[in-house]
Amino acid sequence: MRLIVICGATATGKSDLSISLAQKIDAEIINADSMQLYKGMDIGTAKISTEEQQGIPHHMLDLLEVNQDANVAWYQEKARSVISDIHARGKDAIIVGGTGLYIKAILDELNFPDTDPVVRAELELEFATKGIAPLFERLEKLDPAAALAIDKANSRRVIRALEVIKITGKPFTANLPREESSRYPYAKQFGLVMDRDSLSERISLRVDRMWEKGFVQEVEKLLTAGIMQGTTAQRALGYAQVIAQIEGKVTQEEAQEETKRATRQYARRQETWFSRDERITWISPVQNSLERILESIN
RNA sequence: GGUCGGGUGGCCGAGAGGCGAGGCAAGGGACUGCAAAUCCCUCUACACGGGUUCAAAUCCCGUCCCGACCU
Repeated sequence: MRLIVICGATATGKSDLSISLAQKIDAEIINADSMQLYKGMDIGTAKISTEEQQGIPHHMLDLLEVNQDANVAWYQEKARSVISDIHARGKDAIIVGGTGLYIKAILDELNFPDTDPVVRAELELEFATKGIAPLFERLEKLDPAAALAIDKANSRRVIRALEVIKITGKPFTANLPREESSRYPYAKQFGLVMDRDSLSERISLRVDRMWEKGFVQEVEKLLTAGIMQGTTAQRALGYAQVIAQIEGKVTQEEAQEETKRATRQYARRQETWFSRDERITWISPVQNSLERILESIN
């Protein structure tokens, strides 16, 4: 049974390609996009519609309410069990998405130390009242290697490192595997690349289409569904901007421009992330990408 | 034509004789429980020409451009 990954920056055409491939080899698709996990977030995440799915089974889509929060550890476990199921059915699995950490969490032996809401809350309170300095100093004492690797200003990562140390009683760095170890050595990863200008154009077009398709109405529904009670979903690209538009803080034009800009920046971050993984075979979507993938998996 | 106020890096914007404000954009990078998140780095500018001064984006003179008002 095969495991194929299609990754790359947003708007490079991953979904379309994955459908063609799935049809060709009779595979099932697993979403690896952190925001498409949420129900009701369809237009703004460019989620594939039921018709577009063409009958290909899709997994890891629409699993969470907008007032809940996703996290990697949960995703990792769930996605891996989906892979087992698909393989047990004798079919190939295709992972498709742009959330680098999520894909890595499936493929590699990443073991996420547990989280503790009480410990977390204490650390966050300390950060809110005293700032990052005392927290970072403690990290320097308890785990110099981690302090070296994590930037002082990155409070989120400093807090998590301290949380792990507190819970496990071991340094944060000790919890990280030292070498890349693949859980699915047979997995084949493909990355879609596109030059910046073309990508920028596609993003611009896509964002304009979102508003035409009723992005604002979608967000209005999500506001009712409690998107503001969650922490993650409301920060998704475009959603934050539409919320600002609904609140009258920005005009529609500003919201669209801001969404385009933020999406371009996101695409850059995705490229940076994926470029580190040497296992990825890069292909350009303008060329016969489907043939190229079929060639290398057969 | 006259008076006044301005001309600062791709954009916005402070500084008003002497250590390269800052923000945004752009580019590069980091990344193990919020990851479409969080964070780091880079990008030596003062309209032009003279002058004063040890030192000028900052002062003086002239030129050009922009704006407001006056005729």
